Amino acid sequence: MRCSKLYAPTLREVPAEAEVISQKLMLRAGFMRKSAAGMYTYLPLAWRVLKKIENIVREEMDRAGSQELLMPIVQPAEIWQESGRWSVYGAEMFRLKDRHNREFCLGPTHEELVTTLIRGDVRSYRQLPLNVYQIQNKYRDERRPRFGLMRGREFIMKDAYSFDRDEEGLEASYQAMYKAYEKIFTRCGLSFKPVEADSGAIGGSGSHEFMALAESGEAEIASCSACAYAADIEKAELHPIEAPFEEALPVEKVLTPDCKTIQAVCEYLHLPVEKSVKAVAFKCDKGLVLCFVRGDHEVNEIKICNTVGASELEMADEEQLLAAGTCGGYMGPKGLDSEKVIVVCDATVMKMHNFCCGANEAGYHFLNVNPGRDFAPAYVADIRLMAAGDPCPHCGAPIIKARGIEVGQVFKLHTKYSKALHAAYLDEAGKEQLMVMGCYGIGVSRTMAAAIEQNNDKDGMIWPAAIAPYHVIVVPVNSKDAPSLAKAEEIYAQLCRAGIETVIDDRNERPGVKFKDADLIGYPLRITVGPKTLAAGQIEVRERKSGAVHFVPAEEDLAAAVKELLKTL
RNA sequence: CGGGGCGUGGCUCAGGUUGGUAGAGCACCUGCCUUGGGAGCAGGGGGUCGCAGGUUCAAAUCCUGCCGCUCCGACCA
Repeated sequence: MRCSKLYAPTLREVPAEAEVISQKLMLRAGFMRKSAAGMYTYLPLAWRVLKKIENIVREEMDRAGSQELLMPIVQPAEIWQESGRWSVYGAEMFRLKDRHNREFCLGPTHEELVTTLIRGDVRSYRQLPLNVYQIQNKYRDERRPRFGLMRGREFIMKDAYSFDRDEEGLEASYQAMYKAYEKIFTRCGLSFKPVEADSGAIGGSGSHEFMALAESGEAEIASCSACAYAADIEKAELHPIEAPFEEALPVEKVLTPDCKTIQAVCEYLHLPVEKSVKAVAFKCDKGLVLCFVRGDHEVNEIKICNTVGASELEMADEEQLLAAGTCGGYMGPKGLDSEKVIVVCDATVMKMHNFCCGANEAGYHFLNVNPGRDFAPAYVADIRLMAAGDPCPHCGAPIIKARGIEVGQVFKLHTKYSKALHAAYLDEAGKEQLMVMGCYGIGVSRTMAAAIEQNNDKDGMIWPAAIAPYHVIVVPVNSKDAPSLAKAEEIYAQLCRAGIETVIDDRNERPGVKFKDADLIGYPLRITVGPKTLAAGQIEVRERKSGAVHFVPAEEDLAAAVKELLKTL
């Protein structure tokens, strides 16, 4: 490819909207352009990268026994109604109607479609296990699209679905996918970590996320400083903390004017914050939920959803709190009407003695409240968010927090969808059994963004050779120097013949411009051809990542030398 | 969804309070010059100032509504 013809308009200035480095660089380097919030056109360079990632994904998926197919993006409402997710999925689903006023959606995921597909074609245990995948655009009308490709409303996803006879089969399918994912992200040159995850809206139980480690990541990872434990912070389990035994004292109601935060209350009453219990109120489809955790702890909304069986939580407003017999700033578990409010206590709260909490009356708190004696919550569960330094649930060593970009997730769905959509087969005994399912996603476009987040410097992108848009750029330094130009053309032709993906910067630009663009786009190798090195009978090969410069004698096989170098990148 | 900000040539942004013929830098085109890290000079093309109303002799500027983009928040009890 000739740079004079390449559709990759580079920008000197960063568009004002760009937030994270991958987004800035992709816009500046002419990789993509935005068409609407969270929707982008992939220009030729980006598309080459995406196809390379896709091909790595294909190779490893095929190798793991999955078969590629392609389902429609537009899906009929009926199958979503059948699974019950038409109403559950909410505003995140792009919905549309056809000319007959029939309802459809743009696929945010494909469990319904694939399950109805398979239930129509698979009848016998002999046809199982079966594993299929596709790579296509997915649509999610995100509450807040941001960070370029990291959270778009349209994105490229590889989604795979496994169908097994039983749990044992699912386990094997799951492990095969897990291993394939490790290979895929390793080959893409990512620094990543598989972590235990919550299975969220997709449903089922048993899940891992593959996190590309990056400070710009939206996900928080809890990993153990001693053992191999690692989990998404939303999933990280916590054991209740034992408090030293105290004799229960009589409850005291105290005046605490203008103490609407737990810090203010504890300062006012001269109490350590560990002797207090704070509340967070949510509304959801199950009703008003009041959650109580120790004053210095934070609540984990995902765990609360799972505990009460809610699909989504929203902060409750003051009006609802008043209607439930309490008020903002002064909520406490004692004296609440279980008819009006669902009380959820963190397990640690149940171990506390003589604690302080709101009295459900403006301006008052209780002292010496004790679980059991003074209140009985509807649910007791681990609902707190793990913090750095908390004990590892496996070995007790302190937890370390890090950030990551979720580039892949594997789920055990069990029979969630096969049950809802009646996907069954006949076993050897002729008895009907539900298929046991798994699903496995990779954010292909997000993987590209993650690769950039992990591989860049002040000058631009630095592509790992495996997913680089091109491997080599040949730069004639002086466009007016005929011998340099001729030599550059010769090298370009030679490398192309050898099957090395090469571009030549044949633009009549000054060297600085060419070097800046080459660095920005991040070709792993740059071959600079100028009068100086030419006179010395040498070819200059520069590594983008390290800046290391190699001089290859002109008489040597340059293509072979380049191939050797690429293996190391 | 709630709150803030922004919308002026392809990009980054001035101008707006104080209404009076549309600006700069970059990019682009032509020519000269230059060629080992985003040069210089000269000339040139390109904008219904997001859309729709309103006020006014006159609106990019003031008012109303809408649309779009963007940031923050949704862990406050």
